[in-house]
Amino acid sequence: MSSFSDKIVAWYQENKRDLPWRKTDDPYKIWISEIMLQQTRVDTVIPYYERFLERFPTVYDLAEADQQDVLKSWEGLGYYSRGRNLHHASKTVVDKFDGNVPSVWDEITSLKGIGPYTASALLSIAFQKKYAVVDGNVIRVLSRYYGIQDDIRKSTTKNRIQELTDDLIPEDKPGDFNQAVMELGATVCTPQNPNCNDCPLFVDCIAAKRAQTDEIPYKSPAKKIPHHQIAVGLILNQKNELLIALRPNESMLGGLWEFPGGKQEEDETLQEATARELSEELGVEVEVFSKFRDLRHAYSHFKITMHAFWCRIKNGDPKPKSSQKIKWVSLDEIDEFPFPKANKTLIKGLKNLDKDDLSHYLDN
DNA sequence: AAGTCGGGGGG
DNA sequence: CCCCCAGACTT
Repeated sequence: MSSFSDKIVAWYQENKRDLPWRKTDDPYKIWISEIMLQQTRVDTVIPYYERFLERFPTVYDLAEADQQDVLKSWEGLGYYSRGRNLHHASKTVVDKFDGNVPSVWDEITSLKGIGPYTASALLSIAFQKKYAVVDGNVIRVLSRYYGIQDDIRKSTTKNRIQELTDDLIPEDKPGDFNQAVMELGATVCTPQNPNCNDCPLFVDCIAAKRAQTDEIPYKSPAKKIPHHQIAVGLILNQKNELLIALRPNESMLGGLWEFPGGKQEEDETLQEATARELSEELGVEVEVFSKFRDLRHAYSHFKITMHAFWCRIKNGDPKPKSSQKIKWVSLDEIDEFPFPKANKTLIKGLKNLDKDDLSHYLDN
């Protein structure tokens, strides 16, 4: 008679990992953890979580911070709209909710960046309310347990799983139940080679019984993603400073800095693409005189090869487009600014050049 | 319902 | 190389 919920909660209380956000009752801290954990593994999040809370210990500290400081703390974690939205939502909490994370559905889901998953997680874990979460772990555990072979890429399948967990979640300790299902999915009911021998649900699991854990959950094949060639310009001034540009907030990687450049179009060389992009973005005519480095990078929905060229301004004074900002920075101060990964890789390479190398390019 | 939005770790 | 990850938002 022992239910799904009794078994998995008992298992959780014996086997749960010792994670930083499990040491606190502060809704603000739990909130930070849930935003960081979106599409991101626990081990990746932990150091970011610790540093973020050291820098922004309360919602007031976050609300008063500059966006650049928030994004610098988010640098490398990815999905930067999470950081921008979190910062925005912290101001809403201070201005509209007197500094308290709201504890009712309509209010908490009105905050930027809090969707159905995060709302359920916060309401159950921080406020002991009965809202069942559905994330990738829950979908995997329940689809295997019930032998559901529907395509988990479809929203109807997620809705079906939501109805099932809505039905399973107990009145008592709903937060532990939610964390238990996710913990099982993360540590036992893993995507590949699940450890069914250690699973408290083994005897009732349909996928395990039928040896179908390789087929369930089923996910339809992913589409091919494009591969773009990106040309960027490295421009030095007389003071050995590099020109960097701020990406607009609404764009991909918004609020982060980059070396100016863009996508290579058909029927143009990479050098031509570099000159065209710098002309369009900065209004300058440049000479593209040597390649610094190529690097490959994968984003969520496309891949790039980034080609970085040393450039020299032949004509004009760099001026950003209206929505943008530019800045000249030395390699010593460049780390004060948030950059996406591909640019960080370039910066690391530039720092490995000694000053003679750098001035060689300057004098050229 | 489909597309956009990062980066890292593991097989 | 591929896949997946404590998803949200826009259209």
